[in-house]
Amino acid sequence: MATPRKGQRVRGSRTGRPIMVLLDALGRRWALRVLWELRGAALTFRALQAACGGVSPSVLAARLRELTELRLVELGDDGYRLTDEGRSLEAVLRPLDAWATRWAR
Amino acid sequence: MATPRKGQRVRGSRTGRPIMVLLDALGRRWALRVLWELRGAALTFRALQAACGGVSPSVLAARLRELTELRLVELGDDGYRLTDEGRSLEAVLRPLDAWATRWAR
DNA sequence: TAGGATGCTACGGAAACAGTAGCAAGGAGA
DNA sequence: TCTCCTTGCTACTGTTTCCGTAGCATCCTA
Repeated sequence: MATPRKGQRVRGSRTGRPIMVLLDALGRRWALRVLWELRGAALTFRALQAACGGVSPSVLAARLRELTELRLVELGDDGYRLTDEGRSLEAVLRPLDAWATRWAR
Repeated sequence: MATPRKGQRVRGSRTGRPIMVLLDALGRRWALRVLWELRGAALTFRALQAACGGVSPSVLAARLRELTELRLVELGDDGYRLTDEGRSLEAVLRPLDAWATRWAR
């Protein structure tokens, strides 16, 4: 499947509104989880795979390709890490953890 | 596929940590979008389907079943709407819109 | 009682995902 | 140089999920 792009049509929206592009990208399997696992230090492909409970490398590679194209993730010397934009998104998503904990009660 | 449940193992996690359950649930197709479209008034099944760009009814029904079981969504007299818990989650997700707008520049 | 809207299921084909195997490149050590 | 290990990642097969259309059962209204 094609990578969702800013300003382009995505599933369920012909407008290309940024929020729709984002919801499409984050709604793919392992996308949220990858961002979540990269919230700390950089992780190699294999470390990231392990952190995600052994997700298959084909899917992980696909997600990383998409997230990289969206400039949320990049591959550095010590593995994959969030870009500055990725970090700012992660900051928005961070309250999910606390929310989920309250929710579980 | 089985509905993710609090305190139960989900894809990629044997711990059942709430955040993992949440990431699994939100990472399914149309899940985030449904929550997003229900941020305002209640919507009937068909209205929700239209709001989501014509998503197929089988998938929509599946997502609604899951979100209902997670007590994030409920079916009232005037259609589907967020529960109180669903609203509190939506409040956490709301900054995504502003983030996406900045991101698009 | 005929129409319309409702929620939702059935079904067949297409796409995404899972799981395993393994390749090519690079670095370290002998 | 020759192993040996780790790296990122692709190939392949089988399963699951999703899409798209059709249509059913129920309720409400005219």
